[in-house]
Amino acid sequence: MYICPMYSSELIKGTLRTIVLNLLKENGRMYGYEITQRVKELTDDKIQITEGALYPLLHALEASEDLETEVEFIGKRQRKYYRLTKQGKQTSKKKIDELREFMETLHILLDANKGTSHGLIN
Amino acid sequence: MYICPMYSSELIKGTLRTIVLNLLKENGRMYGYEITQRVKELTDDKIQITEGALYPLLHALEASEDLETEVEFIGKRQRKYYRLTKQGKQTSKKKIDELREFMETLHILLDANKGTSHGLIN
DNA sequence: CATCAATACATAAGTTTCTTATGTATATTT
DNA sequence: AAATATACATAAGAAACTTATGTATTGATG
Repeated sequence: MYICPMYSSELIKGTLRTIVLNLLKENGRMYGYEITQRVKELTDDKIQITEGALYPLLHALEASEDLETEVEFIGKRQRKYYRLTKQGKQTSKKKIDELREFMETLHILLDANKGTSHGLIN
Repeated sequence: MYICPMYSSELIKGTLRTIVLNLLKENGRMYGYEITQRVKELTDDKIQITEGALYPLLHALEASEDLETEVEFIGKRQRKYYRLTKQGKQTSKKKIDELREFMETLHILLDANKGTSHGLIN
């Protein structure tokens, strides 16, 4: 059990989109900053989404019509809420299933050749 | 249960290095083409490593001294075998642990808010 | 009350890591 | 003989991040 800060390195690549879609699926609607904080807190600081990654992604998902937005003002400060469109819900499901299956496949790969009694080499 | 060919899309990004290091850890030594075929067969064609991704990666891992090579000839055809160096074994372990932990974290994220009895929104 | 941290958005340049395309050559199958 | 499989390699391009930077409001703190 080591304490290291842990920046989940290059592994986020390819999974960020799915993480965001999943969060929106579970939470109905969220704004950008909220997403970064929620992920940080849910993962115990292990995954910290950078703004440079998140905002362009949200814009792209809006452009592809998977997300729709509504802007609200808290005092003078703006919040842009995102929610899944009907299409976005399908995309979300597809992406989440795909990620789950990919992780299963990875487990198969990582556990291959385990316990075949030729661990002499290591 | 759908039959689709399945190219694991952009998800491989960031995991390929770890997959290769793990295979070499389990198998002692392998050559490039063998790695592509083994992954293909272990994952039931779900992950197909492209040569354009693999060979540059192997070269990089050799340059960083995580891998060492020996060339053999089968008839006139050359095979370049790769194996983990001592350093490579450490790198391998680190990367594999990191990937396992990352996948655990992903599961936490994907399962967050499940069963909190407010699934009315979807 | 001034300053710093937190909240909230955004974009641009640069890097990493893949895909796609291409090339060379030997060996096997039809 | 031609197509497929084996076996290596590299280059151009795309995707998806990081790092850096910018603007502005709000809350906390000495």
